[in-house]
Order: sequence, then C-alpha cells, then structure tokens
Amino acid sequence: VQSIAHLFLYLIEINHSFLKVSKTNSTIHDIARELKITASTVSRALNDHPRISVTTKEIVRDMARKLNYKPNSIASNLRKGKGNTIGVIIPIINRYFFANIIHGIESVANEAGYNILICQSNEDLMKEIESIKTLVNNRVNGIMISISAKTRNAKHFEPAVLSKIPVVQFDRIIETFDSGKILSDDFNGAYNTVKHLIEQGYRNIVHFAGPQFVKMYNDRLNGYKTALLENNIPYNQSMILEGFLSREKGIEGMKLILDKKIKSDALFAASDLSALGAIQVLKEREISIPGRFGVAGYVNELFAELIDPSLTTTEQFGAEIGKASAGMMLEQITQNSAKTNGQITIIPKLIIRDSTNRIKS
Amino acid sequence: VQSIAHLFLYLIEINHSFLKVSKTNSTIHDIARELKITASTVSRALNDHPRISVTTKEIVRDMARKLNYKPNSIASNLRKGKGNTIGVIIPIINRYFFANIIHGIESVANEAGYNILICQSNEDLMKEIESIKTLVNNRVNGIMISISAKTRNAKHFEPAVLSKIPVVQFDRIIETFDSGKILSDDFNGAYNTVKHLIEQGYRNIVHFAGPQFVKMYNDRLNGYKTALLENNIPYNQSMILEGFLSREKGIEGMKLILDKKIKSDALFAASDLSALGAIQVLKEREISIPGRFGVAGYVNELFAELIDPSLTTTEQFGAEIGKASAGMMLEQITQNSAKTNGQITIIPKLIIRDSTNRIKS
DNA sequence: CTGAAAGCGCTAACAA
DNA sequence: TTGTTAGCGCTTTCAG
Repeated sequence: VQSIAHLFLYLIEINHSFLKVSKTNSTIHDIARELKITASTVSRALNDHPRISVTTKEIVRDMARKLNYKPNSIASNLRKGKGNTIGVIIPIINRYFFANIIHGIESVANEAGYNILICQSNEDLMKEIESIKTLVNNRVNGIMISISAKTRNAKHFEPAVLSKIPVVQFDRIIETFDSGKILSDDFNGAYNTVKHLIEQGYRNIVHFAGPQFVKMYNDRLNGYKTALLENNIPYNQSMILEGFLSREKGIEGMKLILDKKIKSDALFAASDLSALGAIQVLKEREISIPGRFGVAGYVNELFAELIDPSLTTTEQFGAEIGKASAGMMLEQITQNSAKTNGQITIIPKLIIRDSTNRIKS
Repeated sequence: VQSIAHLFLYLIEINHSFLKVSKTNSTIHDIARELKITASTVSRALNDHPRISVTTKEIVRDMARKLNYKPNSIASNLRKGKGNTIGVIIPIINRYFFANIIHGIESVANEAGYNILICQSNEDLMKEIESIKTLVNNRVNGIMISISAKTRNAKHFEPAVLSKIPVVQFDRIIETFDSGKILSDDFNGAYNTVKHLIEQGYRNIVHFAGPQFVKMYNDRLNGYKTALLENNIPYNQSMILEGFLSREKGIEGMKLILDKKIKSDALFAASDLSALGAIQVLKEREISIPGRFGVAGYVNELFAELIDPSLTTTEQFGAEIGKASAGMMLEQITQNSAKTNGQITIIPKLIIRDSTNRIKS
C-alpha cells in the first residue's frame, strides 16, 4: 500500500514539473488545482472580491506568482461581454497634428484603463471602411475617427451604429452623422489672425485657402471674410487662391500675386507650409517681412517658430483635442448611452511671431 | 388546433422581431437557428471552408447579412489560442521620428492582418513595465518596443519571455536582451557627416554629443572620432560637449565655443535642434554659414530643410525602421520560434544642404 | 466564505 | 457535405 502511495505522489510530482515546463501560461484552473480549491475562488481572490478571506487571497496570489500566472484579458473580456480597448482611425499618423492628437488620446484612455488600437486610413476610403469593420469585430468599446480626405458620408459607420459602439469624431468630421464631435474653432482662428493683421496696419490681405468642400477650410475663409467686413475692408474674390496649401503652392501663389501686381501687403495662409513658400519668395525678391509684407500661417507646425522670420500662426492644441475626444468617448462608454453626443470646440490660439509683428507691442 | 398553430407561428414571429430589436450583435448560433442547421456549419461557411457546399455558404452569408452578424474576434481568438494584434511601446508618439516608425509598423502589420495596440511610456520606466504587462495580458502576438530614456535593463521584459511572446526592439534597445533588433547605423551616419565636413575643407570640428550611456549617442561620437583620425585630424576632448541636444543647449554650446575662442570652423551636432540653436547664434554674430562655419545636424527633422540656411543632416528613414521591425516581428510570429532573432541595421543617409555645402559640387 | 455549474461566441476534432 | 461534442479561460449566479 505504501509503495502505491509513493507512486501516486511521484505521479503528482511529474505532473507538477510537467506543468511548469510545458505550460507557457498557467490558468486559474492550474492555480486552483495546486491549491485544491475551485477556480471560482481563485478568480474571486485574484479580483480582490470582498467575500474572500485574506489568507485565501494571499495563498492564491502567491501561487499565481509561483506559476507565473497572467490573467487572460481575452477570456475575461469575452465572458464579461466587454473589452478595454478603444479604436482610433486617423488619416495618417506621421503628421505632427495627428500624432499630437493620438498622444492626447492615449494619455487619457490609458489613465482610464483602456488600450488604444490604431488604424491609418492613409486617406483611403476603402481602408477606412475596413478599419471600422475590424474594430467592430474586435468589439472595441468605442471608435474615434478623423475621416479621410476622400470620405464624403457616414454610410460606413453603420456597423458601429448597429453594434451600438459609440463613435466620436474629431477634427475632420461628417456633420450629419450623430456622434460626439470635437472640433477646432477654425472660424475664430482665422478671424483672429486676420484681425491681428489689420491691427498691424495691413489692409490688402491675400488668402491662400484650402479646398472649400472641406468645412474646416471653408470656416477659415469665412473667418477671413468676417474680419475684413467688420473692419470695412472690401472683400475681393481675386485675393483668394483656393487649394494653395503645400509649400510649392505657396511659392506659386506668392509669385502669382507679385507678378500680377495684385495690390497686397499681407498674406493669411490656411497652412504653414504655403506660408513658408510665400516667405521664401518674398525673401528672394527682397521684400521685407513684416515691414512691407506680413505673413501668417495656420496650424503652428514645429518649424513655424524655427524659420526666419519666425511665423505667426495658430496653435490648435492637438493634444487637447485628443484629450477632449477621449474624455467624451469615456463618457459615452460609461454612461453607456449615445445620449451624450455633445460637441466640444477647442479654441485655437494665435501665436504672434516676427512675420507679422511690425508694430512691436 | 389551427389556432394553436397560429399562436405558435405568432410566437416565432415575436421571437424573431425580438431578436432583431434586442440583440445588438447576433451570433453564429442565431444564424444556425434561423437556418435550422448547426453552428459548426455556419462557422465553416463563414470561414469559406472548402468542404461546405456553395449553396449553404450563400444562404449562410445572406442570413448573416440579414441578421447583421459581426464575427466576434475576441471569441475566435480565445478559441484559436491566438490573436491578431501586435503591441507597440514607444517613449512618446508625437515626435516625428517615432510617428514615422509607427507609420511604417502599421502599414506592414495591417497588410498582414494585424492590428496594433499602442502604448506610450512617456519616458517613464513604470509605465513601460505596466504596458508590457497589459500587452501580455491581452495576449498580443508580439511586442515591439523602443525603450524609455530611463530604462537600463530588460528585467521587465520577463513576462513577455515567460509567455513566449516574441519581442522586437527598435532604435533604442537593450543590447544584452536577446530579441529581434532593428537599429539605425549611427556610427556610419556620424562618420559620413564628419567625412563630408572634412571634404568641405573644415578642420576644427566641434561635436555636440548626447548622453554617452546611450549607445546611439556613443556610436555617433565614435563615428566622429573615427572620421577625424582617418583624416589625420587630432581628436580633441575639448571639442566635445556632452548632453547638448536641445535648441537651448545648442545656443549655449555655440556661445561657449565662440566666447572661449576655441579654434573651430564647423559643428557636427547629434541633434538637429542643437544645430539649429547654433545656427541662430552664428547668424546673430554674423558668422557666415557655410563660409566661415559649417553646421551639420542629425535626424532630419521636418524643419531641417525649411530653415535658413537649410540644414545638412542625416535621414534615418523612420518608416523603414518601422517596416523592418514589423517584418521581423511577423517572421517571429509565423515561424513561431524566437530563433529568428536577427539584427537589421537601417543605413541612414547624409542629406547635404546649404549649411555645409561651401564647395558647391 | 467557498463550491458547483453554466456559458460568453467560436472552432475543430471526430463522426456520420 | 454536415452534425456532435467538447472546450479555449474566465466570471457569475445560485447554493451551501
């Protein structure tokens, strides 16, 4: 009888060491078996359930450590029917503005215990559609999205809606789609820029605008117009160059203005890059900035303060946009009702630098 | 009897509409029930299993559409014991270099059907440790990491190792930890920069170095030294300023050099920012660039080509680093053995611009 | 305070 | 070609 008992113990030992070597990840059951208690108790102990004795908790935790137990969030999420992940879809990540937003989102989400799953649409509607599907299939708790340049409607948001996954749109949005919305106040940003130019004594202000079917750029144009009209400066269609956002376009645009001898003494560009292009042309032609010509951009790209002259522009606070978006997302998730579909507008700030500051104040 | 049959049908109908309204996400079982077939068949049909009749596949897919079925990847992953997610840990995302890497990683991973889960360490070791745990708990298929500035060893990688989750380190790595490694060739990048300076006739070359316990910066210093020695230029300790990476430090450093009247005609800065700071000082003091003083940076930040004079610097191809990292990760995942722990070095490229190009070639 | 038992949604042997 | 059955790892009622 004794030898049988020994054999038995021996087998248990084999089993144990086998367990340690072969099992990559031990489970709650492994812990339970070792401790000769049930999985439920282990689960509760690990989750610090109030009605579990302190001693049990301790031995469970010890064994968990010994067996190198790692909770399987996948299984836990499946069982609980909810995950801990927020999906984010952006056009492209390696642009400072978006990177900054992601930065903000990640901070807030992480703080609240959520992971973020990132998808780039690369400005491609098809990839955007796929991304939404993937995120829905992965049962993310929410989807935050800034649409691609080619997206014109929200049809492809449907899977999220049908699955009752809350959506928050930021920066580039589909207005007609009912969701949380985080925007930068482009109208006021533009308005303030132009107002500043006028205060600096500029009167003939050119505007390098973006494509007008994009609300953001349309808002900037409207801010420009309003500032002019409020100051009794006639608005002149020939001062608007639409679709002039790149550096190359900035160079082209400025040359156009100068060569056509369009009466002008300042530029408000809807992008820092085109403002930079314009500055290059002005410097080449030895037109003094800000003396004879003032230049303001938009977005406050990293280079704006580093070029010469440093560029007056508008900071949009990308990280804040990200944080606000994540905040709204969290609300929607926890309140568990899409009824918190608010809209938050982040107020941008005019950063006055050398390129417009001729009346040093 | 008839009325009972009607009642029965009625109940079925209630059940159906109930299903449509209340069930947010229908399951494979719902489809199976409607079609009076089994869940396995549905599963197989949906996964385009070869041994399922075409007609069955069709009716299954139709019903899936009708019921707004969305496959639950969580459940699928749990069952299959593997996921479709790669975790990425970086110090901070809103820096162009890292954003670019993420961009590269996402493209490759997405192409291969993987999602990426992003964590920022914010240069904080504690957060890095937490991130690794989270990723392990979420059973990611792999972890890609660029360590924080405060990380000195790989102890906290252990959870990943124990769980047999492949690790790929990129850019900032722990050398002693056995894993896939993707690096930029800092030695050669620096070497080529200094060689170029020498070819341009500069002889007394200052170096703004980074903290030397970081391999990357040490490599750059060594590249600098080697280039000097190979050209019979004595290496002089007083020409090295360690920890001069920011713009402010660049300004400070350049002033130091000039005020101390240290004989010098060029600068190789380990960062574009400190190079920029130096340029500002030189311009202030009307020391011509590149005539009397050549300046080269490192990293090719966005602003490098935009400042005046445009900055000679080294492009590291962040997106390529990301792609290579993701590629290696995928290999490790699919080969399912950590034996592919190779090391890939991405060769950086010297971008010659105005700040050093005095012998216009 | 702990155990028993059921099931989240899916997949994959093994059968038929 | 399809069905049966079991189970991934965890949580959570319901009992005791």
